Amino acid sequence: MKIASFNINGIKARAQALTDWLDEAQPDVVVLQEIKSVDEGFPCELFEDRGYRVETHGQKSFNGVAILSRLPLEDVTRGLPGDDEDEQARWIEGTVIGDKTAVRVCGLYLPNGNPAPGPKYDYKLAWMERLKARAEALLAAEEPALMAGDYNVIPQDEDAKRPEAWRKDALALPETRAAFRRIVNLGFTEAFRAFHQGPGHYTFWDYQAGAWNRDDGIRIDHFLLTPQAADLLGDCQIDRDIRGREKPSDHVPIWITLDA
DNA sequence: ATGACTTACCGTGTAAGA
Repeated sequence: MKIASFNINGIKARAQALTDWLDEAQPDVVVLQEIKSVDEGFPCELFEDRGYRVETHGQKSFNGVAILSRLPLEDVTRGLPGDDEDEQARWIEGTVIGDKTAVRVCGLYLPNGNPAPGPKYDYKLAWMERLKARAEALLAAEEPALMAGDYNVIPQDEDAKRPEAWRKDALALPETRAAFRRIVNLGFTEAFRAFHQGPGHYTFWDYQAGAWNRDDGIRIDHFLLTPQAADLLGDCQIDRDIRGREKPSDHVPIWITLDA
C-alpha cells in the first residue's frame, strides 16, 4: 500500500500538475492539504475517473484537506477533536482497507502560526495540544495508524538549508519543536528519518527569490506512524523533482509504502 | 529590504502563506 501526502496550494490551480503526478506515482491513498475550496467546488471527477474515491473537508479560500483512495475507505470523520469553536478545515481521517490489514489514515494541515508571538502562534500551539490528544488515542488503540500532512514544523536545524533564517519563525521556534517532539516521543516513528539521515532533504521551497534554484528548502511535511504501522513500513521518499515542473505547488509529495 | 511569488476572492486591491 502506497500512501502519499501533498500540500497542493489550491486544487483548481493544481488540477494538471496533480493528475500528472498521480498518473505517474500511482499511490493507493493520498492526503491533500490546502485544497482552498469548498466541498462543492472540488473537482471529484478528476479523481473518480482514475478510480479514487474522494472525501473532502473544505472551506472557502483557505485551508481545506482531502483523502483520495482507490482502496476501500470507511468511517471518515472531519475536524480535529478538542475545540467545537474551531472552524478551520485542517483535519480528516478514515480507515483504508488493505489486502492484509486496515490502516487508520489521518490527514492534517497544521497551522503556520506566524507571526510569533501572537494569536496565530497561540492557535498553532493549542492545535498541537489537540493533535497530541488525538495521537494518544491512536496509540491506545494499538492498531496500524498514521498522521500525515503539512505539519508546518522544521524538526531540527538539519531540516533547513539556512536554519539561521528560520530562528524566530513559527515553524522552527524551540517551543514549536518541543511540541512536535512531545508527540513523536509518545511512541511514533517519523517515517522519513527511519530511512534517511542528515541534511539536504526538503519538501517545501518558497516561490520567492529563486528558492528552488538555490535548493533553499525546508522539510515540513511528515508521516508519523504508530508502532503497529511502523512494523509494516517498507519505504519513504520525497518526490522532489515535481517542484521543477510547470505551475508547481510550493510543496512536493512525500510518500510511504506499507505491507498492509 | 515593510521586498521578492502565488493563490483565491468579487477585487481593479487585500489577505494568507512559510
